[in-house]
Amino acid sequence: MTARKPTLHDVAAAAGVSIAAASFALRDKAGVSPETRDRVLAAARRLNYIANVPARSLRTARYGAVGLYLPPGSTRLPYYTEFAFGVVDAADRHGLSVILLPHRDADDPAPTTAFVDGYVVVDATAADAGIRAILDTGRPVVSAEHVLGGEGRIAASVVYDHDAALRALLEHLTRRGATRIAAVLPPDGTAWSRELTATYDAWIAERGGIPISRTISFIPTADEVDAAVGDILATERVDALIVGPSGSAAPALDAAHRAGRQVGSDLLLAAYVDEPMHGLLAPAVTSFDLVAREVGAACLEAFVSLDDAGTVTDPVQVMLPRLIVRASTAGR
Amino acid sequence: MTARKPTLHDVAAAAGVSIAAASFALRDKAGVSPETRDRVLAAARRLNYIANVPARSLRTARYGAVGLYLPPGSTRLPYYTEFAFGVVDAADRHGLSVILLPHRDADDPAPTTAFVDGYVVVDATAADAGIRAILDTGRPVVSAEHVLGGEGRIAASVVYDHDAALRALLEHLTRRGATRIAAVLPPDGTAWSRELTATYDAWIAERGGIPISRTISFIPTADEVDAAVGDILATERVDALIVGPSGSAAPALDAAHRAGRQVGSDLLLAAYVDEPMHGLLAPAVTSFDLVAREVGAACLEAFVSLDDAGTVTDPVQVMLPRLIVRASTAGR
DNA sequence: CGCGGCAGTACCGGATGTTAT
DNA sequence: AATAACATCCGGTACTGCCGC
Repeated sequence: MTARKPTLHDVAAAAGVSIAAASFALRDKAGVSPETRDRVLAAARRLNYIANVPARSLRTARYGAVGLYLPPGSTRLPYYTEFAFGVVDAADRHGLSVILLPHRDADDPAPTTAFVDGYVVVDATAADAGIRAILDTGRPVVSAEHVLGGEGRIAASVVYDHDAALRALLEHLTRRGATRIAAVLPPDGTAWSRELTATYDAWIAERGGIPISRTISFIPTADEVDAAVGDILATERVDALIVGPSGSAAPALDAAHRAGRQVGSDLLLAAYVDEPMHGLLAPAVTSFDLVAREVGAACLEAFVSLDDAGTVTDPVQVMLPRLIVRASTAGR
Repeated sequence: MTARKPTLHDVAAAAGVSIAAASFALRDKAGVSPETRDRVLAAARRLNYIANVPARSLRTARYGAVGLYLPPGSTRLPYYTEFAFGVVDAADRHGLSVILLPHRDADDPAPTTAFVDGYVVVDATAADAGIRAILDTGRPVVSAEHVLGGEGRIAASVVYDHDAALRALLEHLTRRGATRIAAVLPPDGTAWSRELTATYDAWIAERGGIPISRTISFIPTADEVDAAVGDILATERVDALIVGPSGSAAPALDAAHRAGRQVGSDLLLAAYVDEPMHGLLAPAVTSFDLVAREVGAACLEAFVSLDDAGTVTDPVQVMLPRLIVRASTAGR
């Protein structure tokens, strides 16, 4: 047993045709008669034939693989795992493999990148040496969210409409009775934080209000959140609060409780980025489902729709976060 | 420009030797003189030569890649992302690529798996069709935690000593003044939950106590945790509580507060699996750092140390979770 | 005559251009 | 004008054998 894996030779022999004919039939290219094609296909199925990918790559210089680069550092966020499997599942449907790329140090001895047809990156910035190396390969790159500093070098992107989302959230809070909405925002440095800050300020200004906001770290500590929220509640008369950075819902909730506020009734609280635990808090916290899986899948679909020149008709696709309303914004 | 990628031919020509000699020199195999070897290496470096992986694979039937299979469903847990990058970074050091494998449905039309030299799986069970397909390839498989139902088909494993860890935690609670320790445990179905349950019962029995435990889901809802914790606190006189399933710390904390307990002083609370948010809760919750990254790296190292027969001298490596003591187990 | 060092060359498994039918 | 057989090539690896000492 242990019969060697069947090759194109074997299939051709079994079907009684030449290798070339078999090759054509299997990729159903023109040039073989329907009967021959069927015979070949039948033989292939019977033998459990699978094309040898490396052999094909050798000739075609295509590898059937895409490199996936997740941001270094913040990989703990569940968002990225979901995103990754969105990419993987979509790739699977197209017969592509996903290679998870390592985070290299700035000094790049090795060429960073292997044999892939292109890359998918997410929340990237050209300040990252890994991203620069990827851009320098010249192979097509698809990004989730815009790549700061990578303008014009990205073949396609899938981005969120944070402006529309945040406005929808602000309207939601207003409908639930909020009149003075404060925000705890992430620091400048990503496309996301810029859009969030700009939208918040604009929305407040449009209504003649005054913005009440504090800025904390991208991945904040409990103390940071506590301090920011505590400060807002102590110095301003607010009835709703939006917290941006991932992981800040729990400490914000806690700070609000310690300030004697009833979250969900006399203080509405919403987080921007949904996390599994938001449903487990008391009260459960309203936030945006960023549909990470769909975004990952959309990135890969954009990749496969690139033509050989690496261009596409619609280079930027927009996704809308989905608001999950929970008890923390129930209103009185 | 766009000079075609240099091949072994080019390197050989530049060094003035035959292709075969160049090939040998680059893999420093015996049979070439040191001077020749150096000339070849110099030429290769000068030309920025990189071996064409698919071409090599064609001849050697080795692919320089490992497939990584993460558990379906529970991929939201940050643990797995960390684990994955432990594998990826270690693979990078060995010049290997990591292919993130898709979760296929039970009906397996395609052969699930591409051209890889072996697999790394984590928290796997043979009940999973994807795992079965992987085992059936006959290629070496390294697992983190034992594979339920995969006994004897795993080339190497990296497992936690949950027994020692849980005992250490129980001792810790005891030192901090606990006398009656209850546990909220995961359901049977993984090696982890079995070990946890057995150890808890044994430890209590050794001290002549009576176990106080409840079982909830692997990925519980807030209500489940609330109910279990509330029930324990209402019916038993306990002064410490250990919660197993990931994500249950926050709701447990909440339930304890609602029961009028002071967590950290009159009730000690510890979670088993550490999560980033544990440090953000009030009080911060003691739990085990499962050193996911190291475990991932250890799996890959075990993989590369397999000989060609797919066996290794020490097939099971044991890791010890690291207790992170926080305010929730401060004691009075 | 044995041996180290290297060149020559037959593959690995498919894709594709060219030539017969 | 369609099909199919034949010959090459993709970039390496590994085996054989020649060469000179």
